[in-house]
Amino acid sequence: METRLDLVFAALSDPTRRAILTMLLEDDMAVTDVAEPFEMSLAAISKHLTILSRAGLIAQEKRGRVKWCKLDPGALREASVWMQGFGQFEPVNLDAFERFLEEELRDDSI
Amino acid sequence: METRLDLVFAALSDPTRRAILTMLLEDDMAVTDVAEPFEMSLAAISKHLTILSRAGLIAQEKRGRVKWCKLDPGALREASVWMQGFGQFEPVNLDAFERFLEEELRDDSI
DNA sequence: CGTTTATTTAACCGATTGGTTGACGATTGA
DNA sequence: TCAATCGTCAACCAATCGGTTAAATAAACG
Repeated sequence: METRLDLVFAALSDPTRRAILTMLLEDDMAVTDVAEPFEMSLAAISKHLTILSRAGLIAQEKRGRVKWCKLDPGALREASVWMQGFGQFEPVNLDAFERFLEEELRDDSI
Repeated sequence: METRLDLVFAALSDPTRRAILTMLLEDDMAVTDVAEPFEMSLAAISKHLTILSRAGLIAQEKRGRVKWCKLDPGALREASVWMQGFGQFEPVNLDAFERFLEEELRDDSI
């Protein structure tokens, strides 16, 4: 049986999908706009979005012919709680988060 | 380029590996003892441990013919920080963590 | 209406994953 | 010394993954 946690961590293990989540932090986006910065086909991005959606990390809503993608951090909380158990981590450190985002965006060359 | 974050999330996406980490929360263990509760070969567990090790989630030290595995939550912190950015999560909630562990151990039928 | 735009689906590909078995090297202890 | 134990390695397998291209569906536009 594939648990929610399996799906969430598997979804997060791909840098393209993490970059997509980071983009969606800024704003909701249509599929085509999500795909624009990446050097891969729209079909590939569509698959990534399906994976993020099944993991519960994003929600997709179709309005007209456009499908809007929005972040849905609920599933992340589960995974976060799981991880928190493994160390006495400092309270949320947003500065460190910003540094990671910058690094990710640089590395992924998007 | 495969980043640390890729490796950590990929490592966490497998329920067997998460169960191993949970076991190592209790105590350091030899490879054979890690393998004992699982219905799979020692070689398979050895592979899982290699994956956890490469991700930086555990450290392995060989003493004599016994290889000891211990939790190394450093890499988890990185991933945790990354995730924390996506929601205003409550501060560390260890009760919730305990519930997750129970559920995981039940579901994985180890 | 016909065309363009938005997105998914299907078929395919090579690489990776998670497991197996069997052989192997290294260490231990009688 | 010799057998047992600890753990990895190599070869193999089916299933999944991340990507492609081409066709299909659906909505909007002129």
